[in-house]
Amino acid sequence: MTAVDEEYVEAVLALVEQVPPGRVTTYGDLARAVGSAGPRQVGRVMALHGDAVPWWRVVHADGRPATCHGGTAVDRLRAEGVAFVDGRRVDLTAARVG
DNA sequence: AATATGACGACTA
DNA sequence: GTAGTCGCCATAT
Repeated sequence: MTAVDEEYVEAVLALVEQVPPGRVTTYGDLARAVGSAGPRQVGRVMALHGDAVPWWRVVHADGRPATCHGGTAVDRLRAEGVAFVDGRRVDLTAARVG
């Protein structure tokens, strides 16, 4: 299982799709949820198949949204009512799925 | 086979 | 709070 298996991809995408609006999850959280590889591979899955899921609800462990799409993620998150800290970091304390 | 890179995370200065 | 570094695993060259 060196390459990104469909099974792994489906597992990650399924979890992301289960994240409701106004909530977020982290790469590391997803990586532990699937119990395989590492947070980087989760990011790889997003880069490859993230176009099929609300990728903007997947943020870093620090609460910062994905660095891609030039900051489009922040706008989407704010529009969904995600709690922000300092106006640019997601309040994981409240928005993180648990 | 070796090196560099990445939609990451954690640690240290 | 910011910057630098290392560790992690898979991919590209």
